Amino acid sequence: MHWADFTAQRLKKERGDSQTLASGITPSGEIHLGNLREILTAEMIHRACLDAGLESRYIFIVDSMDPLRRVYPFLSDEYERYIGHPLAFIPAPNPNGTPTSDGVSYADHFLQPFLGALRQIGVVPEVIMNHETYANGGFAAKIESAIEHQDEIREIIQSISGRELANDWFPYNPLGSDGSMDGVVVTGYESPYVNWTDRHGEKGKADIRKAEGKLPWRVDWAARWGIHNISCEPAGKDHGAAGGSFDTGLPICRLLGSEPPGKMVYEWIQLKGMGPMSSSTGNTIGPIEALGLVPPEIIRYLIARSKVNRHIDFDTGSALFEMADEYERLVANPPTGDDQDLNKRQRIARDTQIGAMNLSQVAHGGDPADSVAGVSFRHLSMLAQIKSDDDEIWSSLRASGHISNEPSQALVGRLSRMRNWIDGPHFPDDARIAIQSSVSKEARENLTSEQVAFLAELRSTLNDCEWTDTAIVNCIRRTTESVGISGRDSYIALYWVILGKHHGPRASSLMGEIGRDRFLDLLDI
RNA sequence: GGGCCUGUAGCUUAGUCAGGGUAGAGCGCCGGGCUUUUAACCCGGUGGCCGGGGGUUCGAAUCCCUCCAGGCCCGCCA
Repeated sequence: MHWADFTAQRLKKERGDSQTLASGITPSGEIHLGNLREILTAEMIHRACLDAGLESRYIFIVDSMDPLRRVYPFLSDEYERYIGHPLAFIPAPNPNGTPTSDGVSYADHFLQPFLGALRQIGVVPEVIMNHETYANGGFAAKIESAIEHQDEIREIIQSISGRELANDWFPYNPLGSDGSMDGVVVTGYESPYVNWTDRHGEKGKADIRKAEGKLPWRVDWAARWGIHNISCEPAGKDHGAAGGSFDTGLPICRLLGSEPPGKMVYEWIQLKGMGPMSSSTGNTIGPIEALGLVPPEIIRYLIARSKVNRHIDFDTGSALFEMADEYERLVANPPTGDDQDLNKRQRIARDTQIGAMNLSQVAHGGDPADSVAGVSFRHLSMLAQIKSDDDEIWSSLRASGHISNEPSQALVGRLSRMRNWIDGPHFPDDARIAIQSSVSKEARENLTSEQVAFLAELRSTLNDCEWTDTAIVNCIRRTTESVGISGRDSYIALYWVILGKHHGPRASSLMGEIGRDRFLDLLDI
């Protein structure tokens, strides 16, 4: 059984027929692919719940009330004055890092493109801006309760996380006169107002029914579980560590009168060989960038095929090819078999693979067959590199029997992304077709005297050859026969000269793209 | 120091929670086929003391103990 279905069953036992799946994000900078794991994990469980006949909603909570922590590398110094201000209330940065003045908030600036990418991936959540929940009083009861139980909460956090809280710690951080939470000291509580003094010496009061302050993270998280009646919210392994926010969240949530979700911890996505993604080190790839390379169902498949507690190495190189082609094969030839013919392992494998395949569809319940292009990524990458004209690629695919008529929508999209991939920095070197500029030493050493003779002969016959695919093929054949070597050997010689390898894609197509003059220069050995 | 996760063929892994059929698969590799090599396509083959060691059991990749190795998390940063 697929993990999403397994979790759905568990939730049904624990929570009954009505489920709320949630994931969250802090829009403090560019949102990267790692964040997608949380989202897709939750969304796939949501789909599995629906498939199991449960009522289910999927909400996406944006931590728009969270303060700007520091001036990130992509921000100008002007953001110094916004530190401590909620992300929903400060201006978005321009490309050069300076604040804009067109009214778009910092939170929206980073959120909107991400939501666009999510739509492409087929994720359409109920978006909840946390600052709005504060603004419309959604948090008020929990805030009041947290303030009443502040001693217990302090005790929970200190004992479970092992952290010492400051003497003036208070389970609510009001905004000061300048709009920042930093340096604001709570001086008292008269429901529904929290009195404060800020770092400028100004005094004021914050209405807990409005967005005039927020709960600290560990309390905020626990409170929202109850507010939205969340039954499952996958948490990154950072939250899952002993004494982490999940552990403190459980008792705090109960203290505030609600039943917390069960613990579910997911591992992180890493860029192959480069450790965890992090925007501060620049070690990151965004979902939008990833969608420029491979279609959305492949991104979904990346998550769907991996167990939640295993880390994923996202490799934009050859491993991505393999995964994409694995998806193609899976859809083209899904596992079958009746229960009585299979042993337990085989049944589980079958159900897991089918589950992963179905969950990879952009549309819930979509037919996997609609997403296949019928051509492997590797093959397409080769064609895209040796043929600049799309129509020639379709002809080639018809000739090779990959397609019968016009290319499908999926295939057209596949090719356009493939060209994008090839032109970008993520395309794997071992898949790149590199035409030699001169015959390498290695190539020379690998050629027999017969092959050299063949190449010399070919050089003169090609002079008069019409420069089309068929003519080139015929010319190669005639020369092969006249020199008297095997066809195999003649082609191997050609590949050594053209690519510096002993094999390669259809030689005549390569030669056609290279052009006569350049090719003849190459043969000048 | 505290804790989490992982270790199965050259690589990626399924199976571990619910112990039982010679440990499945894909990639790679090797060989063959396609009246000449498309990195295509088709067929076949190679390959694993399931990290090591103990234990429980009629039976262990699976449960328990222990050791080793790798990755990661633990600042009012989510």
